[in-house]
Amino acid sequence: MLSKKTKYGIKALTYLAKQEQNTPVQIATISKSETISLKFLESILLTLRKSGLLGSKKGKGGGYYLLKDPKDIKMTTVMRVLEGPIAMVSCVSLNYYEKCDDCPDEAECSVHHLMIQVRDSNLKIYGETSLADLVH
Amino acid sequence: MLSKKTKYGIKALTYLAKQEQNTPVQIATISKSETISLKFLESILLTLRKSGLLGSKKGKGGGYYLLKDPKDIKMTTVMRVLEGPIAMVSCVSLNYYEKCDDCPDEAECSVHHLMIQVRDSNLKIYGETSLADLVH
DNA sequence: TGTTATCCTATGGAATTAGTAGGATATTAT
DNA sequence: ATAATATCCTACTAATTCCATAGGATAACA
Repeated sequence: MLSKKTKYGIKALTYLAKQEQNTPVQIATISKSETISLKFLESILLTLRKSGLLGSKKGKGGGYYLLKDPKDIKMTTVMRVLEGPIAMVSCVSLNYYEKCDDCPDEAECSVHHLMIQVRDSNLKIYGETSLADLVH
Repeated sequence: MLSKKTKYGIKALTYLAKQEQNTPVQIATISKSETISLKFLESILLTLRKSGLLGSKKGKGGGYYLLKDPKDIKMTTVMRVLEGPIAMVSCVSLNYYEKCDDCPDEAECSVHHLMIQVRDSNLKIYGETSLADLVH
C-alpha cells in the first residue's frame, strides 16, 4: 500500500504543476485545498525540496515551486523520493539492490522472477508518466 | 515492499508445487530447505490452509499439501491471501474498495488515475501467472 | 524591526511486522 | 491404551515504520 506521505506528496506536486505561473505557493494553501495536515505536508515538501524537485522561498510571498517543467518530472523520480524503491523485493531493485538473507541462489528463486516482471511493468508506467500527465 | 510473510509463503507454496507426489510435507522440512524460521512458517502455512489453498494432516506422516493443481492456483489469489489488496490505494481496489478521506472527487484525483494503471498491470501479471509457472 | 513563511530537530502514539512461547488437539504406531 | 508425532491456536513481544505534532531557529520582505 502507498503511504500517505507519497499520496500527499504527489497531490501537492500536482497542485503546483497546475499553477499557471510558477510562483511560490504556501504550504497552508496546498494544505487547505488538498485536505492535508499542515505540519505533515510541511515535512513532505521539505523532503521534496531536499531531493531537488522543489525550490522554496521564505518570508512574505514565499512558498514552494517546481524547479522543472512538469513534463520533465517523471513519476519514477517522484516515487523513489517519496516511497523509496519501486521494486517489491530488494534483490530485484535497480537502485537499492541488496541480496536476500534466505536466498542461496537468486536464479532459482521463484519470488525473484515474478518480482522482476512486476518491477518492469511498474517501471514502465512510472517512466512513461510525467507530472504533467497527472494534471487531469 | 513485499512482506517476509508473503515471500516465505510463496516459497513454501512453490516448494509444495515442486513435489512429484502430493503427499504431506512437514513444516520442518520446508523450514530447513528454504531457511525460514519454523514458528513463523507455521503461522504462514496456517493462514494458507485457512484460506483454502492448503490441506493438512496431523500426526506421523502428516504435514501440508496443495489442494489444487499448481496450474490452477493463480498468483492473484496467493497475493491477496498473503499480502492483502493488490491495489496500492484502497480507492482503486476491486476487492477491498474504500473511499479516501481526503478525496472529495475520485475522478479528479491524480493519484487515483495513476494507481489504476499500476493496479491493472500488476493484476495482469498475477492473473497470468500460476504457481506452476513459478516452478521454473 | 516586526511580520511572514520556511527550516529543522525532537518527540509520541498507533499500527504493522517478524517473529517466539507454550500448551491443546488430532493422528498414527506400538 | 498409550506414547510419539505433527499440526492447531492463542497470546505475547521487540523492533520498526507511519502519521503526524510541537516549538523554536532562520531567512526574506515591508
